[in-house]
Amino acid sequence: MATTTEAAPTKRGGRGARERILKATVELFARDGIHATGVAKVTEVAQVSTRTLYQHFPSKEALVSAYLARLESDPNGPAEIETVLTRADLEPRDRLIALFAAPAEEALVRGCPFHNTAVEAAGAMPEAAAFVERHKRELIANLIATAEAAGADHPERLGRQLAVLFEGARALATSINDTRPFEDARDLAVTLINDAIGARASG
Amino acid sequence: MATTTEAAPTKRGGRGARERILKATVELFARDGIHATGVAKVTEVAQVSTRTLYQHFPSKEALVSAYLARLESDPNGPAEIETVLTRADLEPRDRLIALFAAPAEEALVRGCPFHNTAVEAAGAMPEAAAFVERHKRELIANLIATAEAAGADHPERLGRQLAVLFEGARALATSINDTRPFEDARDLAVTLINDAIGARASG
DNA sequence: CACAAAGTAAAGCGATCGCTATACTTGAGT
DNA sequence: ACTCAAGTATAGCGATCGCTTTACTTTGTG
Repeated sequence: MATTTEAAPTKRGGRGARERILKATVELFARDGIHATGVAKVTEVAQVSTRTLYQHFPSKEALVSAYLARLESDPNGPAEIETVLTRADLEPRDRLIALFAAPAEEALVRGCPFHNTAVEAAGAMPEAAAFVERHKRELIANLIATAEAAGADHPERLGRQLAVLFEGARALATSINDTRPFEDARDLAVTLINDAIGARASG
Repeated sequence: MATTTEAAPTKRGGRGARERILKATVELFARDGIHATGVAKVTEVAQVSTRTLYQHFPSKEALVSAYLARLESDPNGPAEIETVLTRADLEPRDRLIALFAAPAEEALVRGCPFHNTAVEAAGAMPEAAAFVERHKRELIANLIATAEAAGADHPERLGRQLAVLFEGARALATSINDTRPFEDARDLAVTLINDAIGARASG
């Protein structure tokens, strides 16, 4: 045709645009941060046009919310470790302890993506902040429930303390770029869990 | 004169520009985040011209490093709580426990500014990341030293565990927008400290 | 009183930000 | 086959980013 075109070698990604966009956000937002990642970078990695991105997500803020939801539901994503609490093949006690397994070096780099989002959101992006708050409160609730299932003496207290330890391990490991805090947290967690369960068994 | 000028009503801040700039960074970077704060906002709050800012600090990244140094040396800034470890009027044991006093609501909002900077720095700004790493390692060392001064049984272990607890309390409190994690962390810290000191007294 | 240091105002650099608009192409389902 | 949603490419919007530049003014001190 006369309408040019030796063009059209690219073709981009094809149909599943939404999925590729979400995959790209998980890769980029978690690794580089939200403010540091422009939407152009997202479209580039997702092999998607700008228009398509904005047809699926009305704004970057909406994209951030979708990113958080994906993080939560993706069992292979950066938040994967938290899913051990739901593994039926482990005893409740072992689930609690498995949470403190030191992550691989590269997964360590950026700590908890939910907390990081809350930090980056600061005042702006209240929806994201609310999402993170709900997620963390559910994590605490899951820890308490698992502590109870493990037969702990004071499950609420144990669950809350384990939550603090877990958050602390991730945060400190990130700041000092060292997995050591996970070992320290796990050692203390094991002691707390044994004491709580042992106290009941012997009481 | 023909050179206009009914101007010059403003005059800005006057001499101590560097000081005002640093004060502004502490206020803005800590509250809103680094990426979210443009240099124009800093100059506005500091009542300083753009030129002056860049005469004192060659780049925004240099400004971030100076901000971290100021945080560390300012006993009234957002990192103030960590200075309790150096208070000579308190017993070592009480210094360790005072660390876990719940902060005021408004100070809670954004967690630890050092950790936040590490998160925002991500890959970029390696100088800032190194600064944070050093700061946190010194915090751990101070905790260990204070634990030793308190007569703890295994001061290294106690110091490391308290560091994890402290980081966890700040991080989790920020994410769920609630000071409760500080209470949980303090309760556990008190137990750990009493056990470590009691073990020695009775052993 | 002169002078250097420290400051000011304001225009503008190129780049990137989040986002929109116009126009065209593809591909799966009926 | 036809249709139409889903996709493409690309130019550009106004705003802001970090940063530079030019030209001028204040202020403390020798």
